[in-house]
Parts: sequence; structure tokens; C-alpha cells
Amino acid sequence: MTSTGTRNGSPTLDEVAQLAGVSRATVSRVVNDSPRVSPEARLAVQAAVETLRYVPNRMARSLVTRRTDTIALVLSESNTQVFSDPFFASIVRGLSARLADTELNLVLLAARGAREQEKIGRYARQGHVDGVILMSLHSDDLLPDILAGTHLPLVLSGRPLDGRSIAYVDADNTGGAVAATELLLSLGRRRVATVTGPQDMVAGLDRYAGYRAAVERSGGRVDPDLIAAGDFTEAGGMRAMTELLSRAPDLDAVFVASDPMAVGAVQALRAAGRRVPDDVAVVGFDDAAVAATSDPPLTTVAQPLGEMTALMVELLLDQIESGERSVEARVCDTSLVRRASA
Amino acid sequence: MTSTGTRNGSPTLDEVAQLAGVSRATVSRVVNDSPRVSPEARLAVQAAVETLRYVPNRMARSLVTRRTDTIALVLSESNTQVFSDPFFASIVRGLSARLADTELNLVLLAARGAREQEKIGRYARQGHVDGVILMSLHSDDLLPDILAGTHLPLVLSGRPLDGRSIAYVDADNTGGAVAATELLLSLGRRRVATVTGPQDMVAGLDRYAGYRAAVERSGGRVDPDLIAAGDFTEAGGMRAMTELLSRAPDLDAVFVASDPMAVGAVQALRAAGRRVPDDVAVVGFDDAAVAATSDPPLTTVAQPLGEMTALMVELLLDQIESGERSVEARVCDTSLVRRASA
DNA sequence: GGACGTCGTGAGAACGCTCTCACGACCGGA
DNA sequence: TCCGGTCGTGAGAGCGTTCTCACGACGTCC
Repeated sequence: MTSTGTRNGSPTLDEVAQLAGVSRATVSRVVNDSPRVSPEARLAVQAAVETLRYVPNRMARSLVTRRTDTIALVLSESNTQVFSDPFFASIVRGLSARLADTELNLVLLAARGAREQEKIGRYARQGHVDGVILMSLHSDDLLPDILAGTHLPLVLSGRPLDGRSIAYVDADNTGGAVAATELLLSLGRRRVATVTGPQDMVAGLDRYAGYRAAVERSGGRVDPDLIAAGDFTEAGGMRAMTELLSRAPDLDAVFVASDPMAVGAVQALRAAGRRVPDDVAVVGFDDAAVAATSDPPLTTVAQPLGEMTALMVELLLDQIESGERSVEARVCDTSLVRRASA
Repeated sequence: MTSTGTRNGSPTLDEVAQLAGVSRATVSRVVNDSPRVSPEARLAVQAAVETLRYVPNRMARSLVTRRTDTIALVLSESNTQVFSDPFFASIVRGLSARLADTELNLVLLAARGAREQEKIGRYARQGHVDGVILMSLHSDDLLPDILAGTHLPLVLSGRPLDGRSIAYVDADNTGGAVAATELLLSLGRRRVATVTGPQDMVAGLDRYAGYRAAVERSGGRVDPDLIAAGDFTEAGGMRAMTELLSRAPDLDAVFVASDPMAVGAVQALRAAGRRVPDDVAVVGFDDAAVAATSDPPLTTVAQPLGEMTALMVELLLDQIESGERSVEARVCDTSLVRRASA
């Protein structure tokens, strides 16, 4: 056979050009819709593209343009529980909505353990993506280190734990926690406990710091018996609440550092015969969907997720556009959402 | 400046070759560890790679090898609830564990709506991935269609809804549902209800079919009042159970088509003052982590997830290896896990 | 009617890699 | 001594794009 059109692989630019009776360059122009093409040529090419079912080869294109038009959202999480966190789902939804009418593709990469994190680091460095958004960081994560060593545009979801200079977008976790705790205090509650998030994550740390600050500012003292650690899961919240109840049966309010944990806490409270909010007032964090539908509906701290995802994309796109790493930080205000639990 | 080593971008093979004093071909051989390299050359190259921090450009490599060494797991789901489904998390965990010690990378793609599905289809067709695993399919999904039109290796998680010939791996959903329902019947329960999954998903359909089959086989009749539709979420399970209770207050058992829904159902039951399993026996499906920890621990149907993910990878890899689409189907046996809820 | 833009087009050189092929160097067997 | 084989190596041709240039064919303006 001579060089027929029907080869094993997909059709190439050359084949389209041949069929359309123009040069490779013209086909390329049509495909990337450059204005400098005559209507006739354009039509001919479009027809050829159609009949050959031509799809440009991205590898070849990326090789010369040095762009892949895809960005990665990497979840640097050792266990798969992130997936069950509604916060994460919201971020993914927000990101892909934001990217929907751009040329950009979004890929999710999940990393558990050092080995996989290195694999992901390699993946990113090899030029598969134009930039990465890193979320759900723990203090022992390697990825910020690995990626900081490259020129890859990078944005963190959440303030970097070690003070490293990397662009990031975060909610004012501390401020939100202060507001939540102060609400509880202003309600006349005297024994305000807290279920914290993981203390190796910035959201866990900051929300705990906010709680402490509010308690101290009110003239109270921070009682260790009123503090229990959770892990942002419902089951963890239930466990922590049970523990709290046994250590401080007289508590009359609790600030829970995430809504899924708050749901678990309410269950534990109920199991112990306490009424919410009559006996114990509860405030959560995140304003997840579950907060509105749980029983009772949860008073919680809302983060402007839409704004945050939009900012992340903006920061990343700026870096990609300019070719320069930025270290811009954006912290978004939170707001208290009053419902029935406090 | 002449062609110095320090350019703006990353170092290339040529630069490494120059530094090591060998040819490009030799460097390539070392990088892909071909045996035909003398120890001295190998050492020199490795040193050069080290000092230049050389990372091969995947685009260039893929362009010639026609492989990307990455496979995609695509979630063709219109709402982001998949993420909260523990089944999904298990699949992701299983897949990446299975791929951990291979060269293969795993990327997750999430598609909501026709527009994004087309975008993902394009992404896949453009040569970003060597193969795709499709999960969580609904009947109106475009992706099987879009991808079936390509030569891309493809494996479905779950039997294709429209009988199309595509390789797939599935659990014996029908068999599992039959076993669950028969257990309930064998316990002497006379009014066995069901909370189904979405009826546009094969797991929802098959588990419902299994329930019907078991009821009919036992000589009973399928009572519409005993059937309510859920959506595989906890909230949906709660809603459906509440509905069931109002339509058929005399029910004494319920087969719930997923564990998260079963957890919701138990809550609804409890809210209505029914004891589990004394008043109403409950069987779930999936053997999710939550099944063991919920109160009471759930009797449920376990799927061999590890086996299933291994099979998906195997089927996909076979296709990639051979360059041929296969239509092989593998259905894995389920097993009943007896706990306290039935 | 000649000089000068603009406009559509094609030739051809990249991009960074892999892979075939040829070529010397070396070895063992006749 | 010569021949055939292996072994390490390098030259060079691709892979399918984009993009810079150069080049004719037009106007348009003096």
C-alpha cells in the first residue's frame, strides 16, 4: 500500500491537508482558528477534518507550545477520607465549573504516602500539567517541597504550614472560629468545649487557635478537659464528643471544627441524653450541605467556597500566563450562619 | 551567548549528553535502562543527570512511543456525590495501590453534564491517556458512546446499561441482593421492603432485580408499597425509609441497596421508634467501613473490591499491551456479612 | 504605472525524544 | 591469519505539531 489515508493510528495534520488540498500550515491555522485563512480554505479544511475525524495530537502540540492546557488538583492525603469530606467535593465542583468554559482540563491526583507523592511530583515535573493546586496538606507532606523545587505554577488551598512562601488561598479559619466561640459565649454558655480538627493540618490548627483566642479574650481560661481532637470525619466527631462528655459532663456548648464532625457530635450528645441546643449548644464549621439538613439544622461558619475556588484558579492562571511563580496570598472572610443548633 | 547549559527551560537529553561526553542515544539508553551500555558511560550519564536535575520530557517521549503511561479513572457523574460514596473511595484506593509499583500514573477525571463529558472525551482522544476506566455510569451518559468510537482501551466498572459490548468488571449485584433478601425471608420476616438505588444505574437496577427475584421465588408477591427509591446517599436512605414507614407501617425487614443508605434508614427507623433488628431487620450492600462501625453494626453484602480493581487494571493493561479492544466481562461473587442488624 | 502594504499561503525548521542502522573494536574458532 | 559474532556507540531519521519566513497576488496611493 502506498501512503493511504487509512492507517492504523489517528489521522494527522498532513493527511487532512492532503484531502483538503492545502498545506499543513493552513490546516493548523484553521484548527487553531487563526483569522488569516480564506473562507474557501477554511471550509475545505473543516470538511476534511470532519470526514477524517481528525483530532490534534496533544503530545506533538505540547512539545512545541510547551503548554498542556491541563491543571492538576492534587490531594495530598494519606487516607482516602478526603473524598468523603464535603469540603473537598465543593472545591472540585467549584474548580471544574470555573474551568468549564475555558480550554483547560482538570485532573485529580491522589497521593497516599511518600512513594506516591514522589510519583505525582514526577508526573507534574515531566510536563503533564501547566500548574497545580495542592489541597488538604498535612505537615509531613513532601509535595510542597518537591514542587517548590520546580518552576511549575503552584497554588495551595490553605496557608502553608511551615511558613514557606507559596501562593495560597485560604479562609479566615481563625476568625471564623473566634466568631463561633464568641457566639456560644454570648449565649451565656459557661463551659464551651471544642472538637478540633487534625493538628497537623492548617485548618485544624487555626480553628483551634481561634477557639482559644476567643475563650481567653472573654476572660475565661482554656480548660484541657474541654478539648478533644477529631479528624474531620463524622465518626471522629462522635468519638471526640463522647470523650468530652466523660471528661467534662458539665459542658454546655461545643465548637466543632467541621460539619461532618458536628453531625457526629450531635449524635453522641443525643446518645448521652443531652438536648441540642437546650442542654448543649453546637456550632460547626464549613456550612456543608449536611449542616442545613441535619437535625437540628446546624449553626455553622460558612466559607465563601465559590470565591475561594475562583481565586485559586485566578492565581494559578496568572502564574501560567506570566511564567512566573507568585507568592500572593488571599484570605477570605467567613460568616456565621445561624440555624437551630446554637 | 552560545548554546550554554543554563537555558530558561529544563535541560534536554542533548545537554546531558554533552556534559557526560556521550551521544544523545547513549543517554536515552541509560535513562530507559537498556542493558547495552558500558558501566563507565552509565556512570557518567547518571552523574550528568544528577547535576542537571534532568527530567525527561514526557511529551517528546510520548510523541514517539505513542504511550503516555497514564490511565484515567473517569467518574461520569452529574453531581459530586460520588465522592462521598465510600465505594468510590475504595476503588480509587484499590487502583492506585495496584498501580503503585508500576510505571503507570492514575488521573481522576470528573464529569458533570454533557459539556464536561465531551471535554473529557476530547481529553482522552487527544492522547493524554493510554486507557480509561469508566465508573458510576448512568443511563444517559455520553462517555461510553464517545469513547467507544475511539480505539482507546476501555474498561467499565459495572455492566454497561445498554448491552453494548465493552469490557467490564462487576460484582454479582443481583446475586448479592437475592442472598440478602433471602436471609431476611429466612429469618421469618413476612413484610420485606427495599430501598433501591437510582434506577438509571446498573447497581441500582440489579440490586432491585435481585430483591424482586428473591421475593417472587419465595412465593410472595412484590408489593409496590414496600419499595422506595434512594440515591445511594445517607440522606436519601433516610428519606426513602421514612416514606416506606408511612406507606407500610407493618414492614418488618428492609433490604437497602447501599450501606450509606442503610445508615440513613436505621436513623429513620429509630426516629420512628422501631428497634433494629428486633422490629425491623436491615441488610445493606457494599460492606463499606461504616457498616462495621454503625450502631447496630450492619449486616451487608460484601463485594471483593480488591479483586475487582485488580481485574479492571488487568483487563485494561491487556488491551493496552495488545493494542486491541477486548469485550471481556468479569463478574465477581459477593458474600453476605452477618452482623447485628439482621 | 510604479512603489508599497496587506493578505493568504506554503516550505521548512524547530520541539525533545526514541530507535534503527551502521560502524569500529574486540573476541573466539578455524 | 582470517572470518564471523557480539558489544558499545553515534549518526540520523522520524514522531505530529507550531511558527517564522518568504513569496506571489492583490489592492491603494501618489
